[in-house]
Amino acid sequence: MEKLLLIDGNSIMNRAFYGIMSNKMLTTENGKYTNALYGFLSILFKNLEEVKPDYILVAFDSKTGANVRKQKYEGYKKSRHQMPDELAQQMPEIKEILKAMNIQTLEMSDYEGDDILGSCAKQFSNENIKSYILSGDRDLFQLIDDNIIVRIPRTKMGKTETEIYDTEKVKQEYEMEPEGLIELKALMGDSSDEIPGVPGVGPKTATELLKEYKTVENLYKAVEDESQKDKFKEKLRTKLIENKDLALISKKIGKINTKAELPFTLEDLKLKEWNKQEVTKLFKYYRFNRFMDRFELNKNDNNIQEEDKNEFKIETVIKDSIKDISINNEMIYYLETEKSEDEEKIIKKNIIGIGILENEKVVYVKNPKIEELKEIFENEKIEKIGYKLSEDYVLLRQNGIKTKSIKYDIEVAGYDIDPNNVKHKLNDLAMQFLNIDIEKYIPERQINLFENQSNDKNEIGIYVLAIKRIYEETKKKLEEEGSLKLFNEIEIPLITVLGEIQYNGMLVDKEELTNFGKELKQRIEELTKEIYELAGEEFNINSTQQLGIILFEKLKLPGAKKNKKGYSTDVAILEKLVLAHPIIEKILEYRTLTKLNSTYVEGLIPYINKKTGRIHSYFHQTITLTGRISSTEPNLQNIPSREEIGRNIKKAFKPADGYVYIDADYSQIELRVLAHIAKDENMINAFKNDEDIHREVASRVFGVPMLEVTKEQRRRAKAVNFGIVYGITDFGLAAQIGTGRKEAKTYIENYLEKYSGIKKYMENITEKAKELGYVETSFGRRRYIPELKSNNYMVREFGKRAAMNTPIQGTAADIMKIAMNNVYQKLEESGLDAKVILQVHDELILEVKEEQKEQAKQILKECMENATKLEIPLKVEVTDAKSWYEAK
DNA sequence: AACGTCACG
DNA sequence: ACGTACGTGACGTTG
Repeated sequence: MEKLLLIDGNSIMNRAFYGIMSNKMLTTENGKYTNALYGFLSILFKNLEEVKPDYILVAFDSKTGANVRKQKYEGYKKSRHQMPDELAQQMPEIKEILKAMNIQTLEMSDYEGDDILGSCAKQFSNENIKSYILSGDRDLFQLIDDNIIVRIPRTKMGKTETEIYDTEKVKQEYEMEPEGLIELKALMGDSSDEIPGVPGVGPKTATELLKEYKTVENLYKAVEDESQKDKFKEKLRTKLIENKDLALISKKIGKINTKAELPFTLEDLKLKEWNKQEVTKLFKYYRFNRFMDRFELNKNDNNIQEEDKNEFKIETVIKDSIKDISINNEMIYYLETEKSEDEEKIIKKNIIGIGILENEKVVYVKNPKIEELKEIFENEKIEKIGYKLSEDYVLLRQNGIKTKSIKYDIEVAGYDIDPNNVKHKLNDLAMQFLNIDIEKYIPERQINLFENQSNDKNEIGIYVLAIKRIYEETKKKLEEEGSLKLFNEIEIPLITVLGEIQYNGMLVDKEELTNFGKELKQRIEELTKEIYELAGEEFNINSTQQLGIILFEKLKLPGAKKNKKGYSTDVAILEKLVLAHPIIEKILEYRTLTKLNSTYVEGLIPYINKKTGRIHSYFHQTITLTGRISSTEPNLQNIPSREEIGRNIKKAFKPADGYVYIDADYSQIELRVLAHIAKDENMINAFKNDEDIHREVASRVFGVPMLEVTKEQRRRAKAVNFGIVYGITDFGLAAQIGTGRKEAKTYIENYLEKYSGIKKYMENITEKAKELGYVETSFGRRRYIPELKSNNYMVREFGKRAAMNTPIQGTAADIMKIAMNNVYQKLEESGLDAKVILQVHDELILEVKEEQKEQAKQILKECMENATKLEIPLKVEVTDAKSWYEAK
C-alpha cells in the first residue's frame, strides 16, 4: 500500500511560528526571523520519517481563499488577526525551500488550504492509497475515513509529538462519526473562524442532538414538526428555530470542499530527491546547522560545524563519591533531580545525581550521599556557580543542608542582562548566549532496564559544560552593561533569602480556612437562587457570555459595552448598573464570594504541606520586567486585603505557638522614589515634612489650603498620584475617578505645573529611553523597551508609559531587595529565633519567637529604612500580630 | 490556549 | 481616528 502525505502549510507554519517564537536566536545575522521555517521543517522531517510517504503535497491558503466563504457569511474569519509581519515574511521562503526539496506545493485561488487537502484526500485515497493529513487544525477531522488519517503535531516540553486521529479516535473523543463533525460545527459554531452556529448551543447540547438526529437537516425536520414539540426543551427549540439560517449557513461554510478540480495527478506528487545544492545553500543561509548535520549536507566543505561540535564536548567520568573530586574555591555544578510523589516534600523532587566540573572534566556522582553534599555545600570557601540555585537551595535545605557562598546563577544573570528574556530553561540560555542547542549534544537517553545509568553522565556533563560557558558569556555581558554590582550585591544574596522564604513557608490554619469556606458556600448558594429568580431562568453565572446576554438582552439593561467575546460585565460596568436592577448587587456579591472561595479557600488548601502545615510558595526572581519578585503555587502576594470580607482569609495565616508576626511596610515608597529620581522640590519637601502626600497634592492641584481639602479632593489626588507613577493618561484617570476626560486632563496639567520636576523627569526619561532603547533603575537594573520603536501608535505609547514607570517601580523593588538581604544577614548574625516568611513588594513579614519580638522589630525597621539613602527618608511602619489579619 | 475577570502592590 | 494608566498570578469558561 502506498501513502500520501498532505500538509496544511499555513497551519503548520502558524504552529511553528508560535511554538518557537520566543527563541530570539532563531534569526540570521541580519535579523531575519527563521523560527517558523525551522519549526515547519522539524515537523516535516519528523513526519517524513514516521509516515514514510510515497507522495507528498503542501497546500497553502490563497489570498482569496476565504472570500468564497465570506460571501456566504460575512463574519467568517472577519476579525482573525492578520498574520504578524515576522510570519508573513517567512511564507514565500518556506515555498522556496520546499521547491528546492522538490516537494510539490499548491495554492488555488478561491480555495483555502483545507479544501485542497480535502480534495486530494478524497479524490486520491482508496484501499491502495492511504492519506495522512498533517495539520494543526482540528477542523480537518471531518475528512477522516478508513483511508484518511489526520496527524496533529504538538509541542510538549520543546519536543514535537504527533497525535494521530483516525475514525476510532474521533468516535471516542466526539461520540460521533467524522462526518458528523460538520453537523456539530454547524450547531455549536467555531469562534476561531467565526462560524456562528446556533447561539446558546454549545458542544454538549449539539452532541446530544446529533446522537439522535445525525444531521442538521434531520434535526430541523423534527424541530419544526409541531407534533414532536415535547421532545425539545422550549428554550432550545426556540433558539433552534430562530437561528435556522445561521445553522444552515454555518454548515455550508464549515464543510470542507472536496470537489476542487486539481491541476495534477497523483503521479505528480511522487516524493523525489532534493536538489541538494539548493537546499544546502538555503539551509546555510538560514543557519539551519542542525539540519545540515542531520542530512550531511556539509560533508564536503569541512567547516565551522565540525569544529563547533568538537568544541562543545567534555569528558565526563563517573566517581562513587564526591570525596574523590578535588574541588577548589569555585564549584560549577548541576544537580540532577527527578520528580517525587512525596507529599511531605516542599519542592517535590529528589536529588539523584550531581555533576561537578573538575579541571577540564566533569565528574558525575550518582545518588550522592547527603553528608557529602553537606560538606561541600555548607563550605563557605567553595563558591557555588550553577543554574536555578534558589531551587537547589530549597532542595538541599529540605535535606538538612544550608548552602553557603552562592556566587553565580546563570538564570539570574540572563535575567539581569535583559528581563525580556522570558525563557529560562537551561537550553534556552545556551541558545541565547552560546548559540548552541545543547540537546544536540546529548546522546538519546537509552532505555536500558539493566543499566540505565550509562547515559546520564553524558547528559549531566553537557549541562555542566553549558553552565560554565554561559557563566563566562553572561559575566562579560553583565560587565558591559554595568550591571555587575546589581547582580553581585543585590541579586545573588537574594537567592538565599528567597530560598529561605520558600523553605520557611507560612503556617496556615486549615480548619479556619475550611470554616470560612463553608460560610462562603452557603451564601453563594443563596445568592445563586436569588440570581436565578431575578433573571427568570437558570444560567451559569460564572459565564460572562451568558451573564452578558441575560443582563443586556433579556433584562435590556443600559450601558452595554462589547468586548471580543460579547458584553463586558466587569465591576466597572456592573457598578454603574446597581440602581438599574436588583440583580446587579447580587451578582457583584456572588463574584466576590466565588472568587474568595475558589481562589483563596479551595485554591489554597491543597498547597498546605502535609508535614509542615505551611504553604511554601515559590518566589521568583526572574519573571517581572521591572525587577519585582513574583510568587506562584500559590501566589501569596495577592491575598485579599482591601475589602473586609476578603481580609478574613488572612485570619488563617498565623504564626506557630509561641511566635508572632512582625510585619513592616514601606510607606509610599514609589512616590518617595519618584520624588527622589525626579528631584522635584515640592514633592521632596512634602515628604521631608512628613505630610499626608495625597492631601498635599490635592491642595496644590485644586488650589485650596491643606486644611480645606475635602475627602473627594483627596481621593482624586490620590488617583492622580497613582496615575503619575503609571504614566498617566487623561482617559485612564477619568475612568479611575469617574469624571469626564476633560476634567481629568485639567488635573494632570495642574499637577505637572505644580510639580515641574516630575514633568521634566517624564519628558527626559522617555526621550532617553527612545535614544538608548532601555531605561534603568537607580541601581542599574536595565529594561529594554523595544515597543518604543514600534510602528503602532498604541504600542509606542505603551512603551513610553513603561519607560516612565519602570525606574520607579524597579528602584522600589531594588530597595526592598537590599532590605531583605540585610534583614536576613542581621537576623542570622543576631542568632534570634526569627525567620523571613513573606514579601509583598513593599511589605515584609517575619515570624519571631514572642520574647524576641522587640529586637526583631528593630532590626527589620532599621534594615528597611536604611536600605539606601535617598533625598528623603524612607518611612517604615511596623506592627506585631498574632495573625496576618491583625497586622494592619 | 485565550480570554475575561479579579485578587494584590 | 484610534484606544489607553504600571507590574503580577489564578480561576472558570469557552473553543
